[in-house]
Amino acid sequence: MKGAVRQAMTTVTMADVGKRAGVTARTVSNVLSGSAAVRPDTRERVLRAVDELGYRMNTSARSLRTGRTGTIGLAIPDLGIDYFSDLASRIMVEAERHGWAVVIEQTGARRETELAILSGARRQHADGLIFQPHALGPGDERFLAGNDRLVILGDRIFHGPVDHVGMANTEAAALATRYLLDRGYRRIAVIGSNPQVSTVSAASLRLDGYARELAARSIPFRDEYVVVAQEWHLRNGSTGMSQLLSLAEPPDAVFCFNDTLAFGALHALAARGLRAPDDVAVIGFDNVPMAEFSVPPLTTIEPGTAQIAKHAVDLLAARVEGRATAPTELITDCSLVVRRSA
Amino acid sequence: MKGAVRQAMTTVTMADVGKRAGVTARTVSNVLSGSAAVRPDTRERVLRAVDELGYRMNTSARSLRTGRTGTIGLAIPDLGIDYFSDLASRIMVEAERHGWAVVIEQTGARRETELAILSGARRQHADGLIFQPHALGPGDERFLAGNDRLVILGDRIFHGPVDHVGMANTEAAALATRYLLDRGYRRIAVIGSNPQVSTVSAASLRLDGYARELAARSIPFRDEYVVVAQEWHLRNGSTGMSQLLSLAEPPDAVFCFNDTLAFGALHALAARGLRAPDDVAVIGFDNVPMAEFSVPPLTTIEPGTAQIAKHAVDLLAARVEGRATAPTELITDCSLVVRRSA
DNA sequence: TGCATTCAGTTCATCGATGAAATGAGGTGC
DNA sequence: GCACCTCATTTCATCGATGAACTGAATGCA
Repeated sequence: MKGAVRQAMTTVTMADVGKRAGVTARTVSNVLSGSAAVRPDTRERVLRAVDELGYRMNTSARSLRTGRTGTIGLAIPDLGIDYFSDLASRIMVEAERHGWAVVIEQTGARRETELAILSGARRQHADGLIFQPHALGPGDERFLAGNDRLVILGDRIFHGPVDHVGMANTEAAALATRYLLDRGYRRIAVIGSNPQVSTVSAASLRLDGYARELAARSIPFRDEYVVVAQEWHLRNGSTGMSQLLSLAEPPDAVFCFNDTLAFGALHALAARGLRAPDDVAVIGFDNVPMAEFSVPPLTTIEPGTAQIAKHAVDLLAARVEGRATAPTELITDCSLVVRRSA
Repeated sequence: MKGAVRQAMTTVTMADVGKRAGVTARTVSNVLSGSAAVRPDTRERVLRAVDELGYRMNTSARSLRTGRTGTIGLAIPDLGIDYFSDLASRIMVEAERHGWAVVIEQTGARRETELAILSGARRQHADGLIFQPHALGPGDERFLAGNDRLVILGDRIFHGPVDHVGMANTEAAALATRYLLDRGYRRIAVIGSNPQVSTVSAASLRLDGYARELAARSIPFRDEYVVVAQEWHLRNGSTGMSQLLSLAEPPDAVFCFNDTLAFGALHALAARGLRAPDDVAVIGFDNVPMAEFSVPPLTTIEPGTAQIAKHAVDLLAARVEGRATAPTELITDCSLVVRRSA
């Protein structure tokens, strides 16, 4: 790096490096990629020239030739949701193990944006795509056309032949509900339902698990205990809880469909001088890092985020390298992490 | 999109599309880029062919030819810190307005990784780079060589000629400290100091502002009230607060150098049955979305994150498009957002 | 009518790195 | 001493889209 000379406007190419080192561009390529044998002294001359000229490889050229970009796309609804920033962070770490950089796209959970992603209109010609859809659903399979090298995350929206990494949403929701029932809570509400999305979405499946468990104990399903939240943001959790508290018969426990909603709910409780779990128990879903440090610490579902990230990237790698054959479906196990809020 | 035909293994090129539409590749290019006039019927034939063949442009080829990749890099310490995921999210939105996709790199605040980023070893040949360094400092200017089209965020670590977007760290810290002093607190501690990083780092500047304000009121600076935290994570905030509470004379207020530390601190307080601000006041820095919803809601410094994101991207755009001349430095104003924790 | 201009499209070279195949120097074996 | 092989390096074509320059036809205008 020392003695690095600034090449003004000119781009330095392998040919330039070669000229300086007394070899051809091809030999420079061999040195840098390590793909062929090079005499030690030649290697050293080349590396010195690289240094002196401040050479940087043109990845576009390499990609054009090799057909690999060294980049994968990651399309998620919103980096502002703890779960997704956590997931993205983990996926980036896994991707790096495969030598991939990650281009993140926020869909905002908008259908049109999700379609644009799939159509490739927005996609930087990447080696593959990891995609967590939200607004798409069954019946949209046709938009998969042309998307091999795709891993779907989260909702199993497509029945088509695609790799998929998901979680046991219904079972996990049932687990959370059962826990509350076992602790004696009987007026259990949920926050995060969303009738506008498909029946195989996380929102619907978690509601199913909740309903199933209530039914198993012959506890009536009360519509006023199901709070709709189009977005699973802090604010929705807060207003959702407020709404529940203003009911004639408020719930004694609330199952929030993600941790972010739960934090919002805890906030609304505290704002009224109420406490979890004494006044209202609160349980979340995702076990994001903050869950351990909220006030009170949040009882929540651990969905195996680390596993999901690893599986998704490995699956994509298998697909890209042609190792994969039939579409694979991986469902991580969820577990309950008991803390203080319920 | 209907009738999309899956081309098996072959890549579809503009030439293929052209053949089907009865024109040359160049005309296809004209249609898709809109760079030259094309007769309506020709345009339509081409678009139909694009659809039927499921054509997707090869961005590597385009980039090689045009010298633009349509991608910028964003290097930040850790997406797991609320401030950075918030910042990243905003930067991505701004970047999209300029037609850029964003490749995020997590440096983990490691010096070697930060150097690798600057050297371009890890960088995907991008149109530009927005870089928030943490471990680098004055004296590392030489590593800037070869990095035009770079915007430095946060710490003004380099004295070299680089675009920089920062915040008024010292003044903001003084503002927070002054607020606490005005409210009558006298035993004010801080969490987040880091002697290992440079004197122009956020950690050092915020400590300066704190010390300056104490001095202005002739209040002694007590070493035991300065808690070191290499990382500004939840856990560090929590252990930092625990450490302070176990002092013979615990502080009556704590200024945390970011909100994440503050949330950790609030957690540690609550775990001991103590409350903010009654037992110990807590003030943060960053005004992340969660600050409004924590228990209690966090009094904190608003650093103008939205401005920072916008400025950074605009500045980079100016640089890339050659509109920029002299290196620019932009410092956003910070303000205090008073909530309940202090 | 005649010359300039515009329009729609084409031709050709090129961006920079790499796969495939060729070259040439040196070494080995018989 | 000659065929044969290995190793290091070179030559050449190519990936797919686009800038620049060009062609031929249609249009405008004096």
